[in-house]
Amino acid sequence: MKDYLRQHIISNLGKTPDNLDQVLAAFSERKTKRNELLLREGDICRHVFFIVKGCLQVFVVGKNGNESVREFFFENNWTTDIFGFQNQLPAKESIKCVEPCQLLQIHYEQFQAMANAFPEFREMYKHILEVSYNNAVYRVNTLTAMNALERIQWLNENQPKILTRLSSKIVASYLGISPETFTRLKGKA
Amino acid sequence: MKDYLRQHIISNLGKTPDNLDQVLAAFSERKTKRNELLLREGDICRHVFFIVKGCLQVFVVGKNGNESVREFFFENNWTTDIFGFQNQLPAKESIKCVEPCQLLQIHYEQFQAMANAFPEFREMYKHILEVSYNNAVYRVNTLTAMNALERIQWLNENQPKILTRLSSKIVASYLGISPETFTRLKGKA
DNA sequence: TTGAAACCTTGACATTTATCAACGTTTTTC
DNA sequence: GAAAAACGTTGATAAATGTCAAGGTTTCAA
Repeated sequence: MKDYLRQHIISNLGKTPDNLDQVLAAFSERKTKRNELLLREGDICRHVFFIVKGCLQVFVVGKNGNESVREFFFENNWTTDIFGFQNQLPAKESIKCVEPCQLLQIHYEQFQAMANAFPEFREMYKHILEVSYNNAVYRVNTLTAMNALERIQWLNENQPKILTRLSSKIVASYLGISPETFTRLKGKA
Repeated sequence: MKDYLRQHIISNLGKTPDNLDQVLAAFSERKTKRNELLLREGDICRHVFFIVKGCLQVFVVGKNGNESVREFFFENNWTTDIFGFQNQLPAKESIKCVEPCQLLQIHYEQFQAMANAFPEFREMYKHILEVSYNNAVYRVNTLTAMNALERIQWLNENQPKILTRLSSKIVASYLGISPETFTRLKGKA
């Protein structure tokens, strides 16, 4: 499993870093079932997850009990509650497995140790942060500037994997619309 | 003007960094008029701005020509098109002055030079990134999980400055609703 | 200072989207 | 493999929100 992470790090940095084996050793393997919860809102996030296989969703639960998905993460991506993790404060979101997953996880202390020890690790983290932020920016702009149909079209053009791989119900939640509206509009997209 | 930035850096890091004067010297002062455009979507963002006095908005222009505000920034905050700036790629958003502003700006080359030279500068940038990302996360979650009235209430509790300091029109755009709906609902909030 | 422009509010109405219920289909679980 | 649960779709209807127009107010710029 760690070979996937090895390749990811090399391609992220554009080179093979020194101490790569030492970094890989800080991660442990974890296999999950579908719908398994990795982090519950209010708990303190102790890990960063790297997805070898599967899909995660980061979400909040609204007043009516509905889940609102903020983001999906697929293979070769990182997921955590970044702010809560870095400051070891209660999470404002939950994380769960949309599919059965193969993950590599690194604990808070190990993560900070790696960041302190290796400039390349910090560099990679910075890059991940920038990409994550950029994705969140797109999310805000599609949600404020587009109606339901336009959001579906945007997804179709920019993240088609989400439409083909995931259930309609969960995609509707991601788009901030009801499942019925999604059914009705996706024919027109 | 640079005293504001000096204080900001000290409080952000929790200590006075070495080479602070050298960092401050990399910034130049800039005064702007209301509505002055600092970055146009599609252009390459060459600067990071620190706000000494005033308010900036980051926004996109929708199909109908309406501006949709993604975020406001006030005194003692940083603003730039982070992803476009770091990769020197065309911006996906525009930045303009909501009020007349006093800014300190640092150019791309200078910024990278500071980041390469000073660990504390990198540390501060990381911190800014994490806070910015966290804010974007809140934005996504309020937009997907709340209706118009709930968003106004959320703003009232979490960012009251936005409601009191800025025009209704622009706040409505930030909330992703029409000015008329905002007028009608804010009485009930 | 003054005319022009932008803004805020309100009403009437149109459009979009949500909700509820029903039912056939698919998926999960034991 | 069979029962139960979750899902996807459709229709009817309700609720939320947008659009257009008008008029009073505030702000801006010459």
